[in-house]
Amino acid sequence: MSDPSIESATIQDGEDLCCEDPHPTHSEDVNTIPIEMLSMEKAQRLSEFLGFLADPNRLRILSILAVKEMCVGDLAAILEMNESAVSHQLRTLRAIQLVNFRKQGRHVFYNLQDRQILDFYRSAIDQI
Amino acid sequence: MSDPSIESATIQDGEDLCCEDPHPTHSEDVNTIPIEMLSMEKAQRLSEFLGFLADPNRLRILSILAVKEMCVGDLAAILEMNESAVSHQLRTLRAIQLVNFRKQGRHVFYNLQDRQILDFYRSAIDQI
DNA sequence: CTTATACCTGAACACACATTCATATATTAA
DNA sequence: TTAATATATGAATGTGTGTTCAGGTATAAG
Repeated sequence: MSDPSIESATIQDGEDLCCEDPHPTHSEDVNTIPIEMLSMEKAQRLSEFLGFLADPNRLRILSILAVKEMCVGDLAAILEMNESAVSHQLRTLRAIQLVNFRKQGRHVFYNLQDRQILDFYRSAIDQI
Repeated sequence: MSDPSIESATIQDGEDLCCEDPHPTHSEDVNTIPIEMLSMEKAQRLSEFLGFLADPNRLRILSILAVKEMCVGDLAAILEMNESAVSHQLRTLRAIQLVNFRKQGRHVFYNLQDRQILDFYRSAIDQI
């Protein structure tokens, strides 16, 4: 009966919660929509994803690639970073499948992987 | 003429870009929508915001508060963290105005600041 | 072949950050 | 007042991460 994957926010405790339910929530509409509590595993995956995005230079790279594909050297020039730093960041973005690339001669052109990441990028922008 | 705030992705360079425009982009619809390149300042603010979210325990806290307000001790019990750690995280969430709190006796009840953060939290969830 | 260009990679360093521990503040009960 | 509970805070510690630096691979040109 001790399910380790606490998935629901209706806490199936027995835990020593001091404050069961009696508190008068000055309930905004926020409380009207039931939402699952994140399992540790999901929380970890999501935080990893957000963490990959949470870097000014990676975000600037994405903002450029959202407009057009570009090669490493040009990205470096625009961002005023050295190519090694850009390459490292692109490696990260590649690892989580946020960007694609194609080789053309000595150049490697990067572009956004898909539409979904663009949408999320936008909803993130809206937050500031 | 050397505007330091490169805000538009139509790079007004003169920079030594090797690859101006001639590259045949295997242009998906991604390229059809013009998007601004992030200024360094905006990129920093956004990455800061995302960074604050990019922690498994903070995300789990938010997922709980998305359902109902809760006091520190109960959060700690549910998350299986000590109260000090929870308090530190709540401090962070308070600092960026993601959560509100109200005091009631010895307890401090936390809740989500507003609807907007809930919406963003959801769009983040959708990414995984 | 040799040289140059474009990019990648591993190691090292510095910095940021989450947790723990000890302690402090505030509220309630006795 | 004194003791107990609930939360907050500061310092210390350990871990993760971005950048730099030095070198490595691949392609193209001479």
